[in-house]
Amino acid sequence: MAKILASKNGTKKDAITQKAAGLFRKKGFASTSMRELAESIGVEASSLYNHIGSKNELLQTVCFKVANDFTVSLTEVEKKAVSTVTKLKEVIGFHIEMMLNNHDEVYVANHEWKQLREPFLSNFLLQRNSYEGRLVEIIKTGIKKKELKNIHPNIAVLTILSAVRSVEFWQRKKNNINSKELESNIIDHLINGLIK
Amino acid sequence: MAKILASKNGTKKDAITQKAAGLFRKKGFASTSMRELAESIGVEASSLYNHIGSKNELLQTVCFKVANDFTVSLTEVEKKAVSTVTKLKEVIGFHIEMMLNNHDEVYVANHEWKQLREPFLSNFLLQRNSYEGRLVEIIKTGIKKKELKNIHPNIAVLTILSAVRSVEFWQRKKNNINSKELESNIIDHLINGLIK
DNA sequence: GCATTAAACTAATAAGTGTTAGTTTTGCAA
DNA sequence: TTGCAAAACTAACACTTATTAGTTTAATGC
Repeated sequence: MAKILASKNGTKKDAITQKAAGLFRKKGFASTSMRELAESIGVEASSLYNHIGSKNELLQTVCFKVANDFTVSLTEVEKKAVSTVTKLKEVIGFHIEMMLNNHDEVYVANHEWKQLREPFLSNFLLQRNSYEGRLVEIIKTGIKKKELKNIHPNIAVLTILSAVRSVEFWQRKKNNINSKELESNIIDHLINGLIK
Repeated sequence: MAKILASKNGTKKDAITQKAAGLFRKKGFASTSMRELAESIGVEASSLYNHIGSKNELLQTVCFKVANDFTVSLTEVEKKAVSTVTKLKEVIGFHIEMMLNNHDEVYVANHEWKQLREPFLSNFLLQRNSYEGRLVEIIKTGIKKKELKNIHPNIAVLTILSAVRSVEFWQRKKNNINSKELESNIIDHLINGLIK
């Protein structure tokens, strides 16, 4: 009869969601059972339902929290009066730091969104398409301003968004590598491939 | 009582494996049931077991086929008497073409390997670590020969291996984009970020 | 036509799934 | 100390899971 201890400054629901994100990342959403999740907390499976609505709701919470964080950050960057290159650097930097600081959640949003149910699935994809579209616009502006080479903007965006996921692998290797070094290497690699 | 039609130049097991790869990609390994797989073929689930050993064996077949293809290709590239840059371009090109021509299989190997059971899981990771290590060596050579900037080789390798996965997204968008254009854009982006 | 074999079928098993109902315990406020 | 609500518990439901056993059908070689 252990109690679910609420994480600092968070509800018990938050504590469950956090544990769930960890398990979903390690084992995958479908391969994680509510009994496993409950056990990792030290409670019976049915007790979880005093705090959450359903297993799928946990996934929704994780995915949309992440999606929202990225959207908000991008909006901030768009507002700034800086060069395209600076904007891109900030976006890439934010992705890398999100993956370093919210590893489980970002990983789950990246890998398990397929398991979302409608209408959440469509909603999630819509939000991501919008995000990508706004990045494409930034790059188009950069080309127009001759800051960037005349590359295909859509390809560049997807290349960048894929490349930043390399941080996932560094987590896997329990890297003792310096975070800042990691970040600056990736940014340089991706930006130097774009600028004139 | 429909029969499993063997795909051209392949056994019935191959036909099942191919269908399985498609479903595993679309829905994930754990979320795909043998009944679904059977139905997609037009047969009862138990009938599959006349041809295959287990559900997990299907995943093993897919993952190790892909891993082997990459290993063989890399060995070929290593043998060639060409510059580091050319070698890297060929490796990147091979990744992109594999994803275009064997979309389901490569996707499954990239996303569902976690569901492999021991000892296959360890084996798979070993093979991938070895692959990454050999790419690191190529880059180290390129730095020594002053073909490449003095970047961190491990970071560069993971950035490249992540970036090539952007091809996944193009499949998702049923792109009408030219394959060659896609390939050359990605190669340029990644290589230009590395060379002096 | 007959024997053999490949490969389908039906039926069942044992385990695991998310989730609900109903009950008991716990901790706090009055 | 009592009353109440939060949150734990046990037990069960209704399915679904991969897989096996045993049987029947279809195709092949002689």
